[in-house]
Amino acid sequence: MGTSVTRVVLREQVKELILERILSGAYEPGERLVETRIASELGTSQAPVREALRDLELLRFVESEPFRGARVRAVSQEELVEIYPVRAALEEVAAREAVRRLDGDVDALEAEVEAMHRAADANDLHAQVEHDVAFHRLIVEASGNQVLLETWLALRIEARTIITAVRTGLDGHAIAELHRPVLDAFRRRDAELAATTLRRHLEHFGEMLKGADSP
Amino acid sequence: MGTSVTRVVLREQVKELILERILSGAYEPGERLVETRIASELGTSQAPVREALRDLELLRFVESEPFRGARVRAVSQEELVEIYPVRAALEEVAAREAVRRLDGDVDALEAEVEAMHRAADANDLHAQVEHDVAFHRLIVEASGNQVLLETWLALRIEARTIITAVRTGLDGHAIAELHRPVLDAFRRRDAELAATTLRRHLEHFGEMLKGADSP
DNA sequence: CCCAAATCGATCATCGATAATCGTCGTCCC
DNA sequence: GGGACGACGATTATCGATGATCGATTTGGG
Repeated sequence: MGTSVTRVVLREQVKELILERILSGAYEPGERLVETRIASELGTSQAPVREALRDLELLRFVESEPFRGARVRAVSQEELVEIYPVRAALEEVAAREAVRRLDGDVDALEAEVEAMHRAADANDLHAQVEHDVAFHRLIVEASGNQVLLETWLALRIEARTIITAVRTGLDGHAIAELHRPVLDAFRRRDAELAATTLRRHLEHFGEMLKGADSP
Repeated sequence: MGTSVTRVVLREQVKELILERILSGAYEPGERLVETRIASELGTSQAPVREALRDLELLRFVESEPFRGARVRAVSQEELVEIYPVRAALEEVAAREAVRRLDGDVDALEAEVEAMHRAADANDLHAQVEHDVAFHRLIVEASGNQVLLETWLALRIEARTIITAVRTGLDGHAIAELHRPVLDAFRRRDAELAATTLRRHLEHFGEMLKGADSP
């Protein structure tokens, strides 16, 4: 078998591995994921693989039918676009509440914007996306609404933002600067302005993605 | 009774059974759900029970830790309240789009409101909630945004609305009538009015729940 | 030659058993 | 008396094997 650094739960290791392969494209959209084949390849039994696939199905990364197995779910252009109105609605609500709770304390937010710039300098797309997502996540977390956070997390933003970034082909510094008006609104403790600005920020990305080339 | 048809996959039957017991209170919040015990009780092996519990965990009805098993997740008052801003945001977006797509065709929506009244006459709380949820679901479906629909469904409204209805102790006819302004806005094809009315409708419920007695 | 039923191989769903892990409780040493 | 340690029971995580179901292929009849 492969690397035998036995972490805690085998299922989790398998899940991470499969997810990594899906996101990297090693497993292509539509490709079948045969439980027994993956199991023997990893040197485990069918059970952990099966559980990992089930998790990934509920996370919307694979889809499966009874007795017909699992396959990699294709993420359509349409779906990427459809996320933005949902994000916009959720984050608008989050922002309004977060402004009150943060009360002008924007250090963490500012740090993410600066980290975005550094990542752009280094041409590190992965880091760029990571800090972009972190910026938005900070706001949703600061809302203090646990359900809101869980709902937002369920959108799996981090996994899809990379695709978006690639498809729109925007400059890293430009993306980072787009966060500045949101930051300013938070600093000025203007809840309505922050909510509106953030919503527009997201709708803006949605529009750009809509205009981008379909794969 | 919903479980009249013998479904094909055992896991699904087990899942439905456990869910029913959780919602009915047969399994109390915090109670441990021992895989082997449930399995022997149902006459199956551990595997289907295990998979059912895993599904329910990702649906937020149970929580579990590695090697420590699963237990029924407690739904706090706070969480019930927190749902409403999220619903309000999602359904506001949905309504705006749904008005355009429905283009004044409100027959289905009207049917649900009438069904709510009939259920209220019959004192059938279950049916009441079912049609209430159906009304809102029709709107979200009509938005045409698949991601929005999935996000909304992930909130498991149907399961929690029953609790809300009980805790607020509102009259069935009153609840049904609260849907009328939304219906009218859809009939008049006024997207902004529909969106705003629906958001207020939901915020109104959230407020009432906040004022209700904690369990 | 074409269509439908029977068959086959591949794969999933489930099973029963085993290994791994946790919390508990008694014991020992101080 | 108290705290650390280790064996024990309970339960989960994983395994290997078996039954069930699907899609494709073959076979037989028209």
